This record gives sequence, structure tokens and C-alpha cells, in this order.
Amino acid sequence: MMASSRLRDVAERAGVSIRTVSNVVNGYAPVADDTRRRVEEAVAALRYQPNLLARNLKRGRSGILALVVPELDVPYFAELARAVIAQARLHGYTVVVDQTDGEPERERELIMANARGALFDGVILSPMSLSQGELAERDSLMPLVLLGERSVTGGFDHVAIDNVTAAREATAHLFGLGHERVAAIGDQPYETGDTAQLRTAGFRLAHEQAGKPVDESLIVGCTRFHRQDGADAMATLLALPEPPTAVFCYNDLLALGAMRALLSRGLRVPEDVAVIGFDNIEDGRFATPSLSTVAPAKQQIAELAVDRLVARLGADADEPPSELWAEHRIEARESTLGR
Amino acid sequence: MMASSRLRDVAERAGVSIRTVSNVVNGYAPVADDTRRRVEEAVAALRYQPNLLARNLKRGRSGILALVVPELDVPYFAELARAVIAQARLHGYTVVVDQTDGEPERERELIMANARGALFDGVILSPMSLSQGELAERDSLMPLVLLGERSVTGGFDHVAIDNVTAAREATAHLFGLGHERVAAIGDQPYETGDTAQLRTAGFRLAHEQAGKPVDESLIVGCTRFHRQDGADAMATLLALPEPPTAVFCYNDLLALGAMRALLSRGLRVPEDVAVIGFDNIEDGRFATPSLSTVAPAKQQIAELAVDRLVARLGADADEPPSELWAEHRIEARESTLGR
DNA sequence: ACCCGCCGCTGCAACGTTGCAGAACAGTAA
DNA sequence: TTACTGTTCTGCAACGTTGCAGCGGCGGGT
Repeated sequence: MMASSRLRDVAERAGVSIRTVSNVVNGYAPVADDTRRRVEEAVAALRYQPNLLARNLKRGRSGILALVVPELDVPYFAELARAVIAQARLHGYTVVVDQTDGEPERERELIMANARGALFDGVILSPMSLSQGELAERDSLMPLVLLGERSVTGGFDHVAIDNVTAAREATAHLFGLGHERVAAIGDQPYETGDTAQLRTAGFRLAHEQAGKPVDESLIVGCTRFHRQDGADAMATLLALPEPPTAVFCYNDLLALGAMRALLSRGLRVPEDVAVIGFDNIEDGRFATPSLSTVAPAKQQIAELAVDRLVARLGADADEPPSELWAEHRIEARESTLGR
Repeated sequence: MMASSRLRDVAERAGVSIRTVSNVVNGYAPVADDTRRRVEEAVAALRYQPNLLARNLKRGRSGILALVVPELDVPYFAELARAVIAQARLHGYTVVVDQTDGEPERERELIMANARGALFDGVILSPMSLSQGELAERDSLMPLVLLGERSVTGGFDHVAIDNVTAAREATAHLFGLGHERVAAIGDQPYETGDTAQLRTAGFRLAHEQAGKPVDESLIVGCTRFHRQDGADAMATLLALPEPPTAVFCYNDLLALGAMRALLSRGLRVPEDVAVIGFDNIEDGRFATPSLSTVAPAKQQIAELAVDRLVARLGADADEPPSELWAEHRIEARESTLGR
């Protein structure tokens, strides 16, 4: 393989020192116009591209951020990844996406040590199964921004939406349509998912504020958050002696699965059962009926997370960890049309 | 920031030379059991992790592959990315996902030069808008595997399914259900998309084999391949004096958009209009009705592409470029149930 | 007794870049 | 002339790793 050109080759061709070429390329020291031009010509002629491996080794950084998500083919994470990659690019960073498949072992591996031998400058983690305790025990020095989980004692930078309020609003939205029996799909035990806990809390809070009792049999847990799980949960609910007339699902995939279960039984959405989801994935907008949902500001989440991480890699290295809140809004579509 | 430990630190602690630690870590030279144990203890105690930047600089490779796709939030690409990342991991490679948004400039930038300063060892490209000519002009030495496009003269490794056959089978599937007027959604001019051309060819071939004439007004072009485009195209078809009774869409998003357009007009799928898509994305399985589709073996595509690229980075560097074909099958679901 | 070969380990140099300190030169002021 | 300032450019060393060559010591064959 023909070796690609190095600073040395450019220097020889332009008749200057290696150092001067480096200065021109990086725009560092003052360089005479004439010299600059000669160097630039040589750079163009030889198609010189700085070797990032060498540059980063010398500079002590890699220019690479890691985005760690449970599953990339879950639309919410794909949409988030898109935004994160774009935002990182604005700062000159490259993004490596890693999937954990929800395995705690993989998550630990990626955040505990200087993952991949300091190949990454920082990590954005959307934790799935990592316990709070494990996070707190982390002793890596690589900056970490958490997505979507409540802050841990000990503290990391943390970007999230107000899950309790969002869930409360979604539930209240269903109450506002006149529903009395509203179910929740997606609850999880504390160790597994903090987020689910917060949404259940919001669900309960809405009941409290509406002066309605919570029927515990209407809160259905899920181990995973895929369409199939939503369909299964809906089947469980429909088998109850007194099924719900509205369902709040903790993400859109669950909701789409639930709708599928309803429609395939000949039930109508929203006439027989209203459905609202969470995440505002594109699928929901084009489902039939289109899916009402809680829409987190994904773009804003990505911006907050990346900007925070980049700041911490630069000047703000020693700032205390901060809580960053992103917006959300209720997106009412056909699946919760008023009766 | 506390410096992370280096080979030197481990060597000091274990009382051996740097070189010996390196040998232990890499399993290279024969090392006495006693020495090995001491080194391994020191490695564990200091939580030594090799600095990949330094290692790769020395070795002349980065261990990073780039996957270049038009849009990561298009489910097909997200599912493909997932498989590619997993497969690359098996070979010890890390994957950077880059999105081009279909901009030729971005695609060119990523494949032309030694992209990102040789940060990548190789590239897997799913081209959107890059012309054949531009590909042929490429003079980078970084190995490139193409996905989904017909091979270019000059030659690259290339992984694809047999688009013509797949499209023919999809169309024939609709004929088999007794449909006479079958439409196609997703045609594109040659410069933009080779893949679309192949599918149109398959569509025509099916007509030929069935002895039916092609009604050109039933072939609707699309600039993009999103749900909205499918919905728009379907609207166009429904406005015809004699609308089709079945539609073959060049991807599942178009098909879901088309179904949406049908259902929102009160038409039934498949009773009034049958719909089949392409890609077998997860959304289609849970749509109502569930979407029939051409299912390419994504896992196989990812394996072929990654394995080929890795082989080319190793021993097979000088092999001639090869055409690799992945399987596909017709996945018949509710949207094309027999009448 | 001698030599040879193998095992286990080591030091040096280099990958391509940048930080640092300073050299060479020109211009200005005293 | 000398001293000083500033501009432009340079050489050396280092980032943390691995390739290469080589060194001592020990055992076995002749």
C-alpha cells in the first residue's frame, strides 16, 4: 500500500521545516504569506491529510465520543443517535455508537474503565440495566453524561425530561377525554428502570389530582419495551373482568403493539380504547390511527448532552455535575381523539 | 486529571521491562509462568488498559470502520447498523456511523480521501446520491465495500441482494392474488438511484412473464423514500381514472405511508388495495394490517460486508473485488392476504 | 570440554504528530 | 555601533506503544 503523505513529505516539497508545515496546517504561529502559500500548494499536491492517530496521541485526546444505547434499532434511540452524531460533528467530534442489548456487563465495561483504552474522550450513556450503585462505584476519569435516568448521588451530568410531569400530563389528557378506567403499560421494578418508576409516579399523581383511586390491576409491567410486549400487556388488560377504556404506554413501541392487539380483536381506537404513547417516534405519526404521544425534544436532549460533554472536555472540566432539563409536550393525534 | 497507567507503570510495579509487559499483554513471546503472573497482578492492580491510540499509531491501523448511510433514523439503516456494529465487534473492530443526509458532498468527502486522516481502516458505504463516475474516480487507498448498488466498472467489493428478482417476485406475488392493475411506488431516475432502477426492471419483468402490458401511469416516482412520500404517491394513484388494486412499494416506509393514505380514505387493505413493501422493517410486522414485504437477509448482508472488509484489511488485500449476494424472501402478511 | 540452540527477557528506535524553547534575521531606538 | 523588539522559522523531545535485534544463561549433543 502506497504510504499516504506525511508532514515530512510536505515539508520537503515546500522547502520548509516539518514544524512550519504543522503551523500552517493548524494555523498556529505567524507564518509569512509567501511561505504559507508554498506550503498550501504542497499540501494540495500531495493530498496531505493529518494523521489523526498521531495528532490525538500527542494531544492526549481522541476526538471520539461514545454514545451507548441499549438497542440502535429501537426508533427512539436511532433518532436520538442521529441528533447526537450531528451535534457532535458541529464540535468536530466523531461518534461511536455502541449497543449494550441491555446487558449490564456491556454497560459496565463501557463506562467503568477508560473504555477501549482511552479511545473515547467521553461517553453519553442511556442506561438500561445498570444499577445506581454500580454507577456510583465508577472510578473512571472519562467524562460521562447520563440520559434519561434520575441523577445518582455522587453525581454525573444528567440530561432528562421531567418524566413525572410528562406522565401526569399524558394520564390527565386521557382523563380529560372522559375516561374513568385508565391503564398503564410499562412499569418496571426499581432496580431495572428508574424511568419507568417516574412515569408510574406521574400516572399515580394524575389520579390523585383527579381524585380517582388507582386500580393496581391496571398497571401492567413489562420486562422489555418492544411492540410485542405492548401487545402482550394489552391482551392481559383485555382479559380483565373490567378492562380499561384508555391506556398510557411508557413508550411508543408498547403503544403500537397495544394498538395492534386492540385492532386485531376488532376493537376500535380511540372509540373503544384510547391509546397514548411516549417518545414521538416517526412510526406513530403514520400509524393508523396516528398515535398520540408525549414528545420529548430529542434535538434539545442531544444538544444539551453533547454540549455539556464537550464543555467538560474543555474549560469546564471541574464544574460540579449539573441537571439539564429538556422540554416535552403532549402531541394529541387520532388515537386519543375526543369522543 | 490523574494520568491513567501506562506500560511503564506496570513494568515498574512488576519489576520487569516495558517490553515484557507488552509481551504479556499481547501474548507474544514466551514468558515464564512466574513472570506472567507478576505482570498480570500489576496490570490488575493498576487497571492498566492499553492506549489504543498509541498502539494503533504504531501498528499503522486504527481498528475503526466507518459505516456511511444516508439516514440513521430510517429503520432499515438502523437495523443494518445494528448488525454491522455487532459483526465488526466480533472481529475486534469499532464502528463509526456517519450520516450523509443524501448529500453527495458528504458522501464524497467520506470516501474520496483517506477520510478523517486515516482514522478509519475501511468504509462500508450505502450510497444514496453518489454517481458511478465519482465512485470510479476515487483514488483513496482505504478499502471500500459498497452496499446495495450495482457494481461499478473499476470495481469495488459489493454486497447486494438480487433486486431485479426480488422485485419481480414481489410483483408476481400480487399477480398471483388475481390483481390486474398493479402499481409501483419509488421509481427514480438513473443518476440518483441504481437500486430503484433495478426494482423497476423487476416490476416490468414480472409483467412480461405474466403477459401483461405495463401501464406507465402506474409507475410513480419518488425523490425521497419516507412515509410521507408514499402517502403522496398513493394519493396520486387514487386520483387516476382507473386506480390500481395492488401496489408494490420500493421500501416499507413508502408502503406504510401508502397504507396510511388508503386507510384514511376509508379504503381497506388488502380487500380494496393490496400493498407489499421492501426491507422487512420491524414497523411493518406490527402495522395494522401487518405489511407484506421483501425481506433481505440483513444479518447476512452485514456479515458479508464486514467479513469482506476485514479480510481485505488483512491477508486478502490484493484479491480482485468481488460481488457478494445476500438472500431474500417474500414475507407475505395481512396486507396481501388472498381474497 | 565445547559449541549450538533455545528460552526468557531487554534496550533501542520508530510510528507522525505537537509543545517548547530558542535561533536567525530585520528593523528600530539610543 | 549596540541593544532591544518582534517576526518568522526551526530542532529537539515526547505522547505510549510495538518491531527488531540481541544478550545472557542453561541444557543437550558431539
